[in-house]
Amino acid sequence: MKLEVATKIDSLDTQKMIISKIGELINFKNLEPGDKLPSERMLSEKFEVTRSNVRGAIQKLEFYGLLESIPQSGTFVANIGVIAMNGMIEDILKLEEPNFKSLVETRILLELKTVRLASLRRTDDDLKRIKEALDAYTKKVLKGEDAVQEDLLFHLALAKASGNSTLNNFMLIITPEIITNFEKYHVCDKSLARQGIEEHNAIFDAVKKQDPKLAKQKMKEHFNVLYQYCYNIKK
Amino acid sequence: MKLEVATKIDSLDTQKMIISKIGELINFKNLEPGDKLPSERMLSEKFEVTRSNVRGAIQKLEFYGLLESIPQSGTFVANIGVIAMNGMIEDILKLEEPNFKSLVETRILLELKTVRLASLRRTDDDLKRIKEALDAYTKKVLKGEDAVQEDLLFHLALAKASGNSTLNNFMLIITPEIITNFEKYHVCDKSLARQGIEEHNAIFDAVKKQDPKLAKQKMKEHFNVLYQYCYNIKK
DNA sequence: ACTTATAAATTGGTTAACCAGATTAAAATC
DNA sequence: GATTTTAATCTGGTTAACCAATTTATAAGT
Repeated sequence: MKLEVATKIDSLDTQKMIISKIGELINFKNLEPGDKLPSERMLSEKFEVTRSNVRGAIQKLEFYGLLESIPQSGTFVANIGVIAMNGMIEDILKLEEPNFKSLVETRILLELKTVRLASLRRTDDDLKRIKEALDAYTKKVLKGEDAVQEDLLFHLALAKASGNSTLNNFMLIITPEIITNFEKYHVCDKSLARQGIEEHNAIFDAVKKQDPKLAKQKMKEHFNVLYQYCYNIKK
Repeated sequence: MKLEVATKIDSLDTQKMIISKIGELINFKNLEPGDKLPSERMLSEKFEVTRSNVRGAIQKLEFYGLLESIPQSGTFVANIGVIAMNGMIEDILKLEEPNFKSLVETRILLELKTVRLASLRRTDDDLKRIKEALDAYTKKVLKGEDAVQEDLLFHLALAKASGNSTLNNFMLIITPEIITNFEKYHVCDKSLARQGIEEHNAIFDAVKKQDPKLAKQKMKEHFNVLYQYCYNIKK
C-alpha cells in the first residue's frame, strides 16, 4: 500500500518536471500561439523520460487548455500568449489538493447561483426531474435510511436545470468528494435529514414558482447548518 | 481536418458507450462502494473494444471521482453508493460543452468570491505577487499594447490568494477559454484597458486594506461592462 | 522556372507483448 | 488441522513496435 502511493507520487513528480520543462521550452524557443511543439519522441529523449510520461504531461496541459494535440500532425501551443502560458503553468504546478473546507465553501457558492439560475431557466422537463429526485430523497428519509446520495442528486438536478454547463460540470466534479467527506465526518445525521425534507421542498417550490430570490434564500437556509460546520473544521 | 474531428468524436462516442456500460454493470452486479470492477481485459472483451478505450473511460470516471484504479490490484468503485453512481454517470454522459456565456457567468461568480476571500486571507507574499501582476498589466496598457493575458494573470493571482484550492483550480480551468473567446469576440478594446487600470488598482487597494466588502464592490464595477456583454450574446 | 506527381520521413495514436507487484491457490511443514 | 511457504495466476501500468494520416523532400513533366 505504501509503495503504490510512493510510485504514484513519483509519477506525478516526473509529470510536473516535464510540464515545467515544456514551459521553459516555450519560453526559450519563444513559441507563439499556434506554433508546433517538438514531437513527443524528441521531448522524451530531451527530458530523458518515457514517451508515455510526455504524453501524460501534454494531456494535462491539454485539459487546462494550454496545448492541443492533432493526430499525425503535432502538438500546438494554444491561442494564449507566452505570458499567460508562463503564469498558468506556474499556477498549475503550485496547485494544491482540494481540502474539505475549500470544497464546501465552493459548493455553497455554486449552489446559491445554480438555484437562482434554475428558477429562472428551468424547463418543465427540468422541474419533473427535480421532483423525482426530491421524491426519492423524501422516501428514503421517511424510511429512516441514509439519504446522502439522494440529497446530492437533488442538488445535481438543480445544477442541470441552471442551464449553465460550466457550473453543472463543476458541481459534478466536487460532488463525489463531498459525499465521501460527508460520510467520513458524519456531517448529515438522521435528524438533519428530516429537516432537510422541508428545506428541499421549499427550494423546489421556489424553483417551480420561478422566484429566484426566494429560491436563493431557501438554499441559504438549507446550508445554514453546513455553513457553520464548514467554518469550524480546522482544514 | 474534417477527418481528425470525426475520429475524435467517434472515439468520444465509444468512450461514452463504455462509461454507460460500466454504469449498467455496477447496477446489474450490484457493486457496492469499495467493490472491484472486472479487469480491464475482461471489460474490453465484454464490450468488444480495445483495452485503451476501456482505460480511457475508467480515467474519465476516475477524474469525476467515481472509480479508483490501484496498480497491480484492480479498479474499485468509489465510496458513493449505487444511486449516486447512476445519477452521476447519467449527468456526465449528458454534460454539454461549455459555451462562452456559461464561462463568463461562472467566472464572474467565482471572482466575486475569490476577491472577497483574498482580501480576508491574503498573505504579504500574495499581495506582492498581485502587485507584480498589476504592474505588468499597467505597463503593457500604457505602452498601448494588448494586455488580455496580463489582465487574466492579475485575476489568477487573486484566485491564488483566496486560499481556496478548489476555486483556484476552477479559475485555472476556465481562464484559457476565456482568453481565446475574448480575442475571438474582441471583448476588450484599448479604451476599456485604460479604464481597467484604475479598476484593477481599486481592487488591489481593497485587498491590501483587507476590506472584503469594498473588494467585492470594486470587482463588481470592474465586471460591469463584461456583465452587459455577457447577457447580450446569443449563446 | 513552375506545377504536379511521387516517395520518403515525421507525426500522434494504437496495440500486443511485457513488467512488477498483488492476489490467490496449492503445497509443505509442524 | 492450522500455519507457513511456495508457486501460479491475475492485476493495472509500461513500452517498443506498428499504424494511418500528414508533412516534407525529391523527382517528373510541361
